[in-house]
Amino acid sequence: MATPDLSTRAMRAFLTLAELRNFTRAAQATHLSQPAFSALIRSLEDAVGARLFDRNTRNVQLTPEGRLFEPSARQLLADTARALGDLADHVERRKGHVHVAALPSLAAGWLPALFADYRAAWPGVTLALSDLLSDACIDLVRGGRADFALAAAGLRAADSAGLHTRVLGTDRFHLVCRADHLLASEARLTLRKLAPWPFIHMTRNSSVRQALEAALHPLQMNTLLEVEQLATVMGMVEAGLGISVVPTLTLYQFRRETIATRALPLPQLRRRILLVRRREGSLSAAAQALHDMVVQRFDAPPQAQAGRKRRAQG
Amino acid sequence: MATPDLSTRAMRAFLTLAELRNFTRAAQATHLSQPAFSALIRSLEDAVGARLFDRNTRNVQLTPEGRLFEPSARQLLADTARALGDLADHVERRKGHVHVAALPSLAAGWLPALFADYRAAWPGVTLALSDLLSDACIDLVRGGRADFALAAAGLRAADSAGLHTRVLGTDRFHLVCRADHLLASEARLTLRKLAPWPFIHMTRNSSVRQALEAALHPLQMNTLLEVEQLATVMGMVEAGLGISVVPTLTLYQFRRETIATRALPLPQLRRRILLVRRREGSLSAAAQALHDMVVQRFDAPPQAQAGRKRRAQG
DNA sequence: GCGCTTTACGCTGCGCGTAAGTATC
DNA sequence: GATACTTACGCGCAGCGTAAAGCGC
Repeated sequence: MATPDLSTRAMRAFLTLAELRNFTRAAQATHLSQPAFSALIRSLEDAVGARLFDRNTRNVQLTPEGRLFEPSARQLLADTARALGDLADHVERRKGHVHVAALPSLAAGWLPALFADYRAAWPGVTLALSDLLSDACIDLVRGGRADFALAAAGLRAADSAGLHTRVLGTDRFHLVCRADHLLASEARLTLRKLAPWPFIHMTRNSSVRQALEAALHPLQMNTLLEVEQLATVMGMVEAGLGISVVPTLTLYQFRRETIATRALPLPQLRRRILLVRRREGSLSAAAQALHDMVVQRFDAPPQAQAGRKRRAQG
Repeated sequence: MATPDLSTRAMRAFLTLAELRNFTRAAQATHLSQPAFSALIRSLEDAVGARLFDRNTRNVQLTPEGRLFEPSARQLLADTARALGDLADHVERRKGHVHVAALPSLAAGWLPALFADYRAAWPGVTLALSDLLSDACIDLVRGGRADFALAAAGLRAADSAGLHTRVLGTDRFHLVCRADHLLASEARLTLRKLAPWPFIHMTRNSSVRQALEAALHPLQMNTLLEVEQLATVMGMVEAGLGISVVPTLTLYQFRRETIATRALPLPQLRRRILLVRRREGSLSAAAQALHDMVVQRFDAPPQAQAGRKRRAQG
């Protein structure tokens, strides 16, 4: 036959006998009766097509062919053990790699604590984070280059074919302006009241902007600037150039004496935080663990969000 | 468990399914019923401790752990096939190595044709030949550095502990002298008639000398020289310095117009050609084949010996 | 005769195939 | 409802252990 079956069991028996040179003791070491062990060796010899041991009642030793096979068997067993050990390391999350794609707002504000906890739990797992806009995040997942994504969608469900989308939660929006701005002490905030003021927008393809546009329509803001980064928004607002509206999860960037943040009690103004992964194909053990931590932390005490909200309102 | 059992069969099944991504077709390719194949995959998954395939009725694909295991499995199977193929090559004598130790007389005269035939039959097997005196040959065998030896012993059996000795045949002796020597035409040759003539001896530790001394005792030859090599004996004899007595198997060195060789019809003057190998431990397939050729050729038509005898007597 | 391997021989259970079940599209 | 994997189930045989037999020292 071209490729006979070979089991690690048989090779272990072979090596044991090669070492002990005694069927009885090798059988004991293998937890087999001596005849059973003998049969196992014979079946191996049949499989490989060569007598591997010279044996008479007084002496057992390798044949030249056996000596030839011994290092191969040793190597094969070592390689097998290495492969299985490596697999076990991944299953047990002692090794592994997780690639998350996430909106910049989540990547900078919400994820770091999660990553820190995950890292503490599974220090052997390497982490990668692509902090990109929603579409790019989802493309990474679709292409299999990220395990899952934390993205956003205004009100429309963004599940494309082959992707599985789960709503993690809803992010509300806050006004951000200078602390000495009139709006900082306005009694009841409405979008209409914001409209006249110079407004710092995020770029059109950002999830923040998309959600905002959807809620405003057809109302238009008094656009002063369009910028790419929330940090830039913060700088502009602090300098008194204008006001802006940002999601709750990004407020950590605006927590300064000079800036006021106020919740906008507008049900239609919100963005959904989505957890996106491929529909088919399970996550690796390491990715699944991080995935589960994400879900759990969004459901369970969202003390970070609550804390920030409370402080922003105070 | 530390080291679960793993069979090449299971890994082949794994790779087949990884490629075909379809249980039914993979089962066919493996010559198994689909449920049996399914069970085989499951048992592999249990053994390695990880789910290797994501499967639903519409789609089968590797899990991340399966993708991790795939190259390992491929490598393990390739290594196994290589090891088994190498072993088969040795068993079938497509590869191998044989180390023979042989007396110089045999190494130069009798073995070359045998080696040529062996080489033609098994061109992949490398040959080594140690052309040494009897004791050194036997030491090589005892030390496991030669597979077997073609040695000699006068009349005493030279089987040491752990060695197996077999008499291949008996080598008779011939007088060698110049063609114009008186002895070349002497009617009936006896040792006593040789004694007066200047005699070229081999060294004392040579088998030729040992056999000769044993047969002569207590008669002494008129020693002119002691030399190491038969070729030197030939030169001395041809130059007319003296006569000598050499085994039949070495006569090929003396086949010249200027030299006469005459069989000595003395039953007590002979040397036994021994085939020596270790008592325990079989020979490699390649060595066994050469061993068998040696035995067969010594038993079967010894046309070389006969031819030389006849010519020497003519 | 002793020690060790092989042979003999029931027996258990693994692993096979057939057939029914179930889930997914 | 068609397709493809899983479960159910009976069965044969590989492989086990016990016991007896060979065999080399």
